[in-house]
Amino acid sequence: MKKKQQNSITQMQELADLAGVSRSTVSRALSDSPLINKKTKEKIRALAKKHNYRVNEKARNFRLQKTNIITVVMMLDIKSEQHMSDPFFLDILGGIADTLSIHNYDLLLAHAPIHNILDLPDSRTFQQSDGVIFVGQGKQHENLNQIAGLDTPIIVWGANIPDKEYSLVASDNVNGGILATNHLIQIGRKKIAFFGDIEQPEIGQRYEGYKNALDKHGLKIDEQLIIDVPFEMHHARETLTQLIESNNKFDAVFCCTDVIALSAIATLNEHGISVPKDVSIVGYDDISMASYSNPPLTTVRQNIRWAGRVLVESILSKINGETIADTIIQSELIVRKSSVYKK
Amino acid sequence: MKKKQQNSITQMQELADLAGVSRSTVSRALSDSPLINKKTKEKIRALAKKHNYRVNEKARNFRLQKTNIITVVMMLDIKSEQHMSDPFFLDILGGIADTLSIHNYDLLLAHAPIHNILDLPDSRTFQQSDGVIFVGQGKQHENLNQIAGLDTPIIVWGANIPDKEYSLVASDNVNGGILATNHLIQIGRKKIAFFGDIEQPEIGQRYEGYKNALDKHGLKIDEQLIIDVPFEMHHARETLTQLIESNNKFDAVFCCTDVIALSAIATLNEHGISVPKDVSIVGYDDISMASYSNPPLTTVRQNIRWAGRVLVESILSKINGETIADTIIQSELIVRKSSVYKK
DNA sequence: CTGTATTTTGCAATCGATTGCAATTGCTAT
DNA sequence: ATAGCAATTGCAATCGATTGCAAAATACAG
Repeated sequence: MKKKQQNSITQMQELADLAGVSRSTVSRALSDSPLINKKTKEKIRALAKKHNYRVNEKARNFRLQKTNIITVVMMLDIKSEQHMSDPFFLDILGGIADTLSIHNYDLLLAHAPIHNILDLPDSRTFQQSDGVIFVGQGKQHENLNQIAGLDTPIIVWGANIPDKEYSLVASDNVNGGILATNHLIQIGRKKIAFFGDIEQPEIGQRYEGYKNALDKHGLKIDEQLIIDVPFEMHHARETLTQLIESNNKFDAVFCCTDVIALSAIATLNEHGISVPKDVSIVGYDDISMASYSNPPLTTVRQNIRWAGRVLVESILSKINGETIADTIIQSELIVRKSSVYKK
Repeated sequence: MKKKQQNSITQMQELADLAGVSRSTVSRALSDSPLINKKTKEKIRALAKKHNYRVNEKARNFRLQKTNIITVVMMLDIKSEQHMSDPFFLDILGGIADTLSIHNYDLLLAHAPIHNILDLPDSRTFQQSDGVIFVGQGKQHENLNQIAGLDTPIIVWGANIPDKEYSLVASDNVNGGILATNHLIQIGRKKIAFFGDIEQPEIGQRYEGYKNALDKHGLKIDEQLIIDVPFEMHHARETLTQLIESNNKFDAVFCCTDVIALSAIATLNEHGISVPKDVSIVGYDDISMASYSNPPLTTVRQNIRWAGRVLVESILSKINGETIADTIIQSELIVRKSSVYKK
């Protein structure tokens, strides 16, 4: 059934024989070693192409003890068994993938034991890759500290936690929280709710920013308006519905992700509450959907492409034995006006 | 700087020496071979754990010529240099990842040369994995046919194209198109536009369904309303704006993805055109955002989790040398009513 | 206790490349 | 022609596991 490939050579030795040189020479020629004479190199290259020879990557990986694979572990532990369905994940993944491919690395998407990442070092996933990028810390800061001591280099995208022992590319979540909250205060809001799971370090820091901003403007924090919302739309809907029905007054919500914010807008609309007339919403992430909601979403944007680049370049440096410094990625507020109805 | 791991053993031989057995026995014990006595096995296992020994996966992969990695290539070639930012990708990726992890496989996310997948066989990406899942065919049906002849097994999620030589898990896109279009006709729409790049086989088949449905109801196709829209929100906005300004009348749009549909809804709203009063919209994919738009989006849902499962199980069968049949995944129409404004 | 069958274990070849070092070839200058 | 040096190429060890087959250990029957 399967067409057999013509003319295919599988062993470097065969190619060496054909070229009338040794295996070493072939190996060097194909890896473009400066030791090999240009003509020899070309001859070997041509022959390789002609006979459809490709080095066996598994042998190569074994010999070099290196795979050119970086594992990306998505850590935001979603409470339900649902998936990482937040488009923000794709954005950051894309940023990482881009830079990886420039450096000729592949991206292994880890999935399995995020409940306890201490299992990771035992997994094939971990062993097969030259380094691991953790996206978010979830609630496993301590475990990350442990893993940081092992042989496989890691780097983490997340919040800056005091006694961390791993390298970090951090978003300035506190500042992001301040930006978002200040905006709401500036447009005259007083009773600003916070939606998000503050146990997640990143979200916790956005919450810090929120508190700072309220403080500075002499607004006090209403515990009733600090609401734990998992990263999923239907949770946001349910939570918000409860809030509305509870009769706790609020005139704005700072949502820790755009997905939650979009869900909030829809839910408010369903309840006949006008956004932004009655309630203002600010999100976080600036996913591409954000500008298409009704009204378009004001949000905090992290420079995710740059983050991806820094994450990759940092982990590669680590792999090369260099010591690296933490990086902080700036955030900015993206203000969107409600769309103008021409009707 | 880096903490050295205590008690760590790196070679199987060392562990064998400690256990007073041979390398073979250790190897067999760790891979749970029935040849090894239970007590011996336990002793070796305990020792391995105690000394923190893990088999070197690179050596293992080399020896077995197998990596337990499946590559997933996202094919919908987006015209801009933007990313796969459609949440639908994440959904299908999630489905695939789930099933892979059950079977103890890892997922390599391919990225690089989707412009011409004929380069893939030369890439590390291809070599490092035991099989490849292509998500969508893009416009590379012929190239897929070629690659199907090579040693690395592949499977494709996409449209059923007559002379294909690769294994396929197909969504019944034609039927999906019919479902969507019938719905619009049934609610009284006559001038139904189609948004999507019909050169993409999957989209082309949805378009077939659209034409069939119109035909059957005696509606004729208006070429002016068949509009090529790339998979990105801002393209959809621009395209739709042009359509509106062109004064071509239409009272419904069948959008080939939800992302386009959501963008369409927003754009229509901006122009003071009421959805669904003036124009009805139907999308495709049922991304989680779909039920949160205003109004909530009626759409066609493909059973993506099942698709992921079938894709994985098929490729694994192929890897094991079994011959496999194509599978068709059913679609269903999800009708959502506009939300009721209580105001 | 011996012979045979059955479990367990070990020997040694093998997977396919890379690379330090030694050997060879090719040049240049004397 | 030859020493001296640089540019090329080849030899052979090595990376760390798996596995077919043979050998040893154990169990069992007579």
